[in-house]
Amino acid sequence: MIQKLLHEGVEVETSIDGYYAADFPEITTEKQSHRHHPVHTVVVTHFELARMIERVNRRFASLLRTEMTKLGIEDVGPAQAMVLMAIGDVELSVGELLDRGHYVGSNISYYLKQLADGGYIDRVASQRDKRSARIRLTEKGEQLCANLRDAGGAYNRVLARDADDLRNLEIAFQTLHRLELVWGNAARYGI
Amino acid sequence: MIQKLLHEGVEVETSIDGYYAADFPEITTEKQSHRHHPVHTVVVTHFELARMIERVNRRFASLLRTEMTKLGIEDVGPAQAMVLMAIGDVELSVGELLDRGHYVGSNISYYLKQLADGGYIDRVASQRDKRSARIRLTEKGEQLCANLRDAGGAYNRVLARDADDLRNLEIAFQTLHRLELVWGNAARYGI
DNA sequence: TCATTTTACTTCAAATTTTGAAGTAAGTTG
DNA sequence: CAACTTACTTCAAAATTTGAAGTAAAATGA
Repeated sequence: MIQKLLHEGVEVETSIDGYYAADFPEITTEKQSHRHHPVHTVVVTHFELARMIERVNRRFASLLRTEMTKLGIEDVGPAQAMVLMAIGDVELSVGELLDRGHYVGSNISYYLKQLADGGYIDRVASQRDKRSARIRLTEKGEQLCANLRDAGGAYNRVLARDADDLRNLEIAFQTLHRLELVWGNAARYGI
Repeated sequence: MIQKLLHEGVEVETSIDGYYAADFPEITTEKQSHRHHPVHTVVVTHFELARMIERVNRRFASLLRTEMTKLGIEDVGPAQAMVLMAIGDVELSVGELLDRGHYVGSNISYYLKQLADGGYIDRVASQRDKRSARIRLTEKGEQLCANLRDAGGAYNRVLARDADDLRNLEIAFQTLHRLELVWGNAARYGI
């Protein structure tokens, strides 16, 4: 097992006890670092990360779904809600929205249609360039986002308990951003 | 903008220059930390993370798709390949596989059928419990995984250039695992 | 200036992925 | 051994994603 991981993975000395990337014993949410400092060799390949990301993404989607059900939202799903969150509080074009989420054009078009039908967004043709649609949340759209953010507050409090947590979240975010760039460039120009 | 982020987010002092969670200027893959040390206030909400995770997941899926196309794999898609990677080199039951990826039963059943039809896995009824299917990669399945891992080697080398990178990947991995647990428990027991 | 190309997006149909309800067969329990 | 639970499968419907083709406006260039 370790043998296999070492094949393409890279080693790092770390201070987390008994925690290997490849299998997931039931670890509690309790802090594990900064208590003992035995040094272990742990390996994270980009595939391990990709699998983790897939799992976490699935988890979040279903969480979002249940939260939306609680809110009584029936006309749009979690994917559409993510688009709303991507729009945020600014007015932007479809193209800008594509960049924000690496969506495919036809996909976003489809979602925007549903969101417009549901009254969550306004769509106006730009003055400058009439090809370009300007998108913005309606009152209803902003309300949904606000409700979801409120519901999310509890998670933020659990996930970010102290400075260490915050730093780790920050590092995770940056590292994911790097993955995004590397994988994205690779897809376009080939590694 | 910052105002909004502060709403539900939590602050942290960090040493990354000019990098805010909410918008994505074209940052290069070059290192940014450990050069200058101006202190900024950056915020990562769990929604920002969720959106990032969604984007990265999308990127990886399309990368995997192109890699599989290069390999001439036509009978299964990236989702099925992820299942293969989840199985890895051990023999396990469908239930264990569900845990590994937070899949839904009927979904995995569907994938396993395709993978079995394609000759990527073997499925044998357990001796002990004939309800339980034991799953394992075939030669062909292992070959595909090995090819994908080989193709992935280049990414590992780009992503893990030095000890700092490795540490950050490790932290990202652990942090995602924590998200997984928190979001998963919340879904089951409500925060 | 006006044909040509490019950009910005939409539409539609098909493929893929995911869900959920309903099954089946094998174990377990009272 | 009847009733229940577990471990999975099947199927149909829904949601999501892709890709090819279309439209209209803007930019380009001869």
